[in-house]
Amino acid sequence: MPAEEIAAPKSLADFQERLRRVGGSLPKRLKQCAEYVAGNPDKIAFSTVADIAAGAQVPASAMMRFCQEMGFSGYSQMQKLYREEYSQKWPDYSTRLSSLRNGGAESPSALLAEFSEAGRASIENLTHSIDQDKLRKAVTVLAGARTIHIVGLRRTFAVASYLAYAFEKMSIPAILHAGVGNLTQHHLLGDGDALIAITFAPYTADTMALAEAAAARGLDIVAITDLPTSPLAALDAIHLLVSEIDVGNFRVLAATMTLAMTLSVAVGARRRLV
Amino acid sequence: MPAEEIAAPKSLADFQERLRRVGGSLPKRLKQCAEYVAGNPDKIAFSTVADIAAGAQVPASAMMRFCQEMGFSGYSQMQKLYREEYSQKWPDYSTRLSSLRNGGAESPSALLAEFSEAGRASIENLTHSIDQDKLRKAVTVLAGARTIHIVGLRRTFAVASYLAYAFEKMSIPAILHAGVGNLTQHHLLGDGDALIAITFAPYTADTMALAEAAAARGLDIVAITDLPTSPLAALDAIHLLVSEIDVGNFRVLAATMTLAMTLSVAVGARRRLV
DNA sequence: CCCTCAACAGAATGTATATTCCATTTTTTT
DNA sequence: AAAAAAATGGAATATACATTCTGTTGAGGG
Repeated sequence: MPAEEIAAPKSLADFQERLRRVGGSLPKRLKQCAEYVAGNPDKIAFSTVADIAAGAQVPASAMMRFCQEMGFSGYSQMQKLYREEYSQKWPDYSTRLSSLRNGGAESPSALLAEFSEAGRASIENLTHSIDQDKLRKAVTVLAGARTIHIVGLRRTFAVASYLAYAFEKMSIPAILHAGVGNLTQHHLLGDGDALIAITFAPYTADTMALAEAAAARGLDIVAITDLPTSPLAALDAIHLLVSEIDVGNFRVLAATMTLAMTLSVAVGARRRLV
Repeated sequence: MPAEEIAAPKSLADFQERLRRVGGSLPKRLKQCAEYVAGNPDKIAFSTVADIAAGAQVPASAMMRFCQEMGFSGYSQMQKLYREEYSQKWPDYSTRLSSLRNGGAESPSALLAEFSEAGRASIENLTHSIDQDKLRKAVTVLAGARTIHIVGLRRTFAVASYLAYAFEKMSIPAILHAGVGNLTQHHLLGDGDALIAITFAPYTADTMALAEAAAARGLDIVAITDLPTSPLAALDAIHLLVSEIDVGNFRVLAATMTLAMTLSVAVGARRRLV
C-alpha cells in the first residue's frame, strides 16, 4: 500500500492545488489527463468520461485511473465537485426559506440579510436570463410610441409607479393606470400608443383586462411577467420574463425594479437621440 | 398522428418562445413541468429526470411526456439544449456583466449591467450600514401602532406603495398617503398611530408637511431617508439611513425596497407572535 | 538477454438513468 | 348518465454510462 494514499479533495481549490503539486511526477497518460482537466474545468461539469477522455486523447480507463489516483472514488465524484462549484450561484432557497418561516422569531437583521441575498440573486439571475434581442425590441417599440400606458396592480404596482415617475421626469408622455375609483380608462388607449403590462401569479384580472383591450386595439405591448404560462403570454406581445425569488409570500422586486429602470432610461435615451 | 407534430427547438430562445405559446393550454401535470422548467433553467443542465421531476412534483414519466410534447425526443435532448446554452454563459457574474457593458455604450444591455451592478452595490452597502438597534426599534414601534401611515412621493412613491401592499396583505391597518386629488389627509393621523416617511433629496414638500403634522400630534415616526442632514432628521424620529447609488439622474431603489420589505415582514411577524 | 513490474488499452461488467408501456383515474363528450 | 378520450402514475424495459478486469506492451534492472 503506497504511503501517500490520499482523501478526496474538499473543494475545487484544494484539487487544483493538488494537481499542481503532483502533476509533474505523473506517468505520461495520467499527465495528459491532468493537463486536460486543469485546462477545461467547464467541460468536466457537463461531459461524460468518454468525452473527457477523448478530449485528453486517452482511453476512458486512463481517465478513471487518474481520478482514483487523485483521491476520488471515480469520475463521478470528481464531476460532482465541478458541478457544485458551478451551481453555487443559486443557493437552495426553498430550504433556507422554510427554515426562516419555521424559525418564526427572526431578528429583523436576519430578515434583512435574507432579503438582501434574495435580491442579489434575483438581479444576478436577471442578467443571465434576459433576452437581449427582446429587450432591444421593447425599447424600440416604447421609444416609438405616442403615449406609453402602464399597468401593474397589487404587488407590481410599485414597479408600475416607478415607471410612471421615470417617464414623467424625462417628459415622456405616459399614463399610469391605477384603478383609482374603479374608473376604467380603456378608452384612453389610442392608435400609436404602447402598453407596459406587469403581472405575476396570481395574475390580476384588471391588468389582464386592460392588456386584452390594448391587444384588441392593436397596440404594441411589452409584457413583464414571471412564467411562460402566464395569461399575458397568450397575447401577441414582447415578453420579458423575470423570475424572482419569493421570501415567504413576498416577492422580492429587486430584479423587476432593475429591469423597469433599464427600460425607462433606455427609452429616454433613444427618444432624445432621434 | 396529430397535425401539429413539431420539431425540436433549435435554441433556448426558440424553446422558451414555444413554451410561452403553448404553455397556457397544457394539462395540469404538464403545466407543472413547464413552470418548473421555465423557472429553473440552471438545474436542467445538471440534474437527472428523476431530480427535475421531483422538483416539479410530478412522476418522471410526466416529465418525459412533457419533453416529447415540446418536440424533443426525450429528456436528454432537452438537457443538451440547456447545457449548450450554459457552457457559453459559464463565466461568472462579473465577467458576464463586463461583457454586457461592452455591448455598446448606449445599448439596453449595457444599461442593464449598470443598474444591476448599482443595485447589488446598494444592497450590499445597506446590510453594512444599517443600524440594527434602530431597525429593531422601528419594528417595535410599527408593530405596536394602531394604524400605520405611509408617505412617500415622487421617486419614493414606489416604495411607499409596496409597503402599503405588504401591510394590506398581512391585514395590518395601514393608510397610504398618495396625495390623490390634492386632498390633505392630516386629520387621519390619530393617537397611537405611527408614520413611515420616505424621502430623498430633493425632499418633497408634501412629505415633510405630513411628517411635521405627525410629529406635532406626537406620533411615532420611522424615517427612511438618505442623509443625516435631511429635514426629516430635525424631527424626533427613528432614522434609517439608506445611501443608494445614482445612475445618471436615476436612483436605484433596490436597497430601499429591500429595507421596506424587511420592515413590513418583520412587523407582520412581530404582530402575529404577540 | 531475460525477468519483473508498472503502465496501458480494450473488452466485460454492473449500475444509474432514460424511456416506454399499460392499467387506472380523471376529464370531456354525447 | 354513459361512453369515449385524455391524462396520469408506477412498473417494466432499454440505454448509456461509469467502473472494473484482463491480457498486452514497453521500460528498467539483473
